[in-house]
Amino acid sequence: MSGTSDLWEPPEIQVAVDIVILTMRASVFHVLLIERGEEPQAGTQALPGGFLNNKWEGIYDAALRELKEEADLDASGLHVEQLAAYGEPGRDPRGRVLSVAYMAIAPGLPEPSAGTDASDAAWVPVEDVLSGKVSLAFDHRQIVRDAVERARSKLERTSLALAFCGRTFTLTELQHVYEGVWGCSLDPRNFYRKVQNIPGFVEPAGSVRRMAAGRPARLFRAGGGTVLYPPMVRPVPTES
Amino acid sequence: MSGTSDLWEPPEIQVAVDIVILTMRASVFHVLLIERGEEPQAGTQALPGGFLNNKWEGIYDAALRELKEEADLDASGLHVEQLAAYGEPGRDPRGRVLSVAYMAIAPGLPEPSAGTDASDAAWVPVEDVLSGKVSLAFDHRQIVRDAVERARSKLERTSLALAFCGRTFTLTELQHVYEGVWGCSLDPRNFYRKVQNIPGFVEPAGSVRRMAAGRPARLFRAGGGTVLYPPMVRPVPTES
DNA sequence: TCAATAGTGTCTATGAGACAATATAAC
DNA sequence: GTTATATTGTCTCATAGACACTATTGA
Repeated sequence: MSGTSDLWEPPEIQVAVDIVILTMRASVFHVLLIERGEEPQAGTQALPGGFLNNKWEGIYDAALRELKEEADLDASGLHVEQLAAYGEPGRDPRGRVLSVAYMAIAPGLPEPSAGTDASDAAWVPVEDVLSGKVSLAFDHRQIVRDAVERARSKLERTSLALAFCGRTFTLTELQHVYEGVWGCSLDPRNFYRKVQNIPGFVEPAGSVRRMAAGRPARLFRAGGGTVLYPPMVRPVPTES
Repeated sequence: MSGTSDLWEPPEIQVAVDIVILTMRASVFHVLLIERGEEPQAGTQALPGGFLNNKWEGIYDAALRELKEEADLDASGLHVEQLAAYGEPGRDPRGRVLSVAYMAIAPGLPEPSAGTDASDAAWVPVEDVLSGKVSLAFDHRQIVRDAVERARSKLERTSLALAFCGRTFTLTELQHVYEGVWGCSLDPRNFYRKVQNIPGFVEPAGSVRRMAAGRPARLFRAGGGTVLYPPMVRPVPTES
């Protein structure tokens, strides 16, 4: 900081949060998008998010607030972690905005947010966003890409996949999480063996779940561990 | 954003960057720290960094500028990637400051920054920071922890380890990178085989490097690939 | 019965980890 | 020669991946 005057004051910048909410619906990997009601880019799809309410609101708190306001989701029971900051000048036409992106994982099937405050929210297949079939406002597509890559990576070494499931789940359900996020298909029988060989990952919950057809599936619950060893390895290297 | 007045303006916040510069010196994993010359916390060690110069400076650009100003390192040839944003209120006694942290990997042995602008910079063993033997200003210890965990993780599936090496390197040198970052020891003979079995990771550079004693080591260069498959797996699960 | 899904067992190729043995330098 | 480091080879065990087979439900 040499050469700066004693009177120099650091510049101040508007700070926002954006949230990538991921879930599994009918075995398909989805992200929650909002139709923007205001300019700029009114009418296009965007991630839920917004500016800090006031100068002293915590960024994590702001993320939880937006989660509630825009997606009608309660933070408890959701996995929420920070992704990165997106703050290059020019990313927002309104001016200099630095946005801190969060990734949230929602279990089960939170219905597409009924007639609530978040009625213009919709679950969109992640694939449609990555492929460009659905276009997003600002740099939100890149943010989704980063979130998906983060999720793909964490599925290997952490029990993050369980955040996509309810308190109890079947191994087939868990398999669909891995398949949906990784974008590949796995052998159910090998998956079975592999998952149960990782200490602390899942443990039997004692009961079963009846499906429309076929043998009922045993229910499992989280085994308490967060680090998977040995790790689950993706069969095909996914490009970053 | 319902219920907000049309006149409402988003709050503005001071934005800074902090850089975790990692390197390998004499087979020991080091981080670059600066002795703070100004209040608050003058005299304690801290990560190089500082506020944006002006409202329109890019955060990545600011990180590169601080890299040059405070550590006298040139960005070219350095691996620089963003880590995360640290912006909870209360983390900086000066007021509300949001800091975007970057991780930089430096190869070889950039001397501890001679009599330059960055004369109060010093390489400190990462272990001393993690263990608390050296205490850091603000939440910088947490930032270093996060950077180390990021590096440990990326060593598994990407060729990031090569960023710690020069243009050519021996496999023993590469092994020391893995050992230093992961904090474990590896069998040289198995490491040899494993590294060379990963397509696109390393390739022979044709020449050798003579050591003080023993058989000269073959030199290698980067193989061009960035994703490692099969991945290098850590022998012991390191807690986050 | 059949259709459908859950779960077990088995085989084989590959990689991990341990470690003996050899190669090539300085002295 | 000795010492030190690099590199190759070998052995054994565990895991991945392929896939036949059995189990348990609803219709």
